[in-house]
Amino acid sequence: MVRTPCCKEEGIKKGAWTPEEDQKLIAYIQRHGEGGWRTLPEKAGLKRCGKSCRLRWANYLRPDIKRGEFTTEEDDTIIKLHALKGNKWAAIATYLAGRTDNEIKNYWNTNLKKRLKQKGIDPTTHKPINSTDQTGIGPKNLKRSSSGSARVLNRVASKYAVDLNRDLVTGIIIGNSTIITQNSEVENSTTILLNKMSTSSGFSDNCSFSDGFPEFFSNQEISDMSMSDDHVGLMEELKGMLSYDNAVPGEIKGSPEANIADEMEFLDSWNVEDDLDLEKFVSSLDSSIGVFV
DNA sequence: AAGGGCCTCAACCGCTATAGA
DNA sequence: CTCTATAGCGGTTGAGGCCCT
Repeated sequence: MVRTPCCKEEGIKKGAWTPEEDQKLIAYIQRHGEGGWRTLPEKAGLKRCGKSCRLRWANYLRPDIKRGEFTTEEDDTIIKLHALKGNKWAAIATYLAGRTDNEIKNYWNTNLKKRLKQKGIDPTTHKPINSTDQTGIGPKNLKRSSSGSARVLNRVASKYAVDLNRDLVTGIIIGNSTIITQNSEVENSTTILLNKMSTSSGFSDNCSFSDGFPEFFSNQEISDMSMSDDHVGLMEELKGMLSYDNAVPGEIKGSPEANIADEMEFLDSWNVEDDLDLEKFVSSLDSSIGVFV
């Protein structure tokens, strides 16, 4: 099957845009808004194909585009998100206000990839290049065999947030508070629980679960988290981000079996000063709230 | 100064997803 | 359900600038 080219017309200009063409495009979009890219060039007096106009606008002319150097925070965010999402540039771009997928992709390919390689980390797998470990768990000498906090997050996500937006948990992991805010509808009970948990420093890296609960994050992703994040740091991040005092009880969306009153009662009865035995903690969750996966 | 190699990044290409007729 | 148009995505290309010899 022969595909019709997007810009088959004769006389369609290609290559770098001139300032005059930019002005025409900006003026047209300011008057008529975005969209209708197929017919836009003719209406705006441009000898370009619609696709080229859309890209020029989306990647360069949009007023909310942030220009200039990437900050170290942005670098960290991109690296962490890449470990979680892979080459999903558009998805990654949604976490970096003002940055386009194209810009992030170029920055990754020209800077971050090299930087990771220099540190001895495979930019594709985010694992040490010399590692012979194929199990998805990092080498023992990194002291990060399997992050207890990542497992706990998984547990929480799978049990308490049936309708939890995956991006919310990703946001918690990468420390992006805007994502938390954007998901305020589903954050409350999960936030409270995570916050309560984050105030304890007793999570063990040796914890293990054997009851086969559905995992919100895959083993691979948990492994990636444990490779790229110090779980103690993650808990500190949670502590800083989530305020128990400000959290408001809410209903767990899409989970009719969940009883927020029971959950709150359990949380209130749980003393943060208690020594935390993770297995006991999880089984107490089961008995207090019931398994509703 | 010249020119060759390398790097960056805007732009393009090919493809898939989605909406609407 | 099928077809078509459009939007959006990710990989790739190539022009232009920079650096090194």
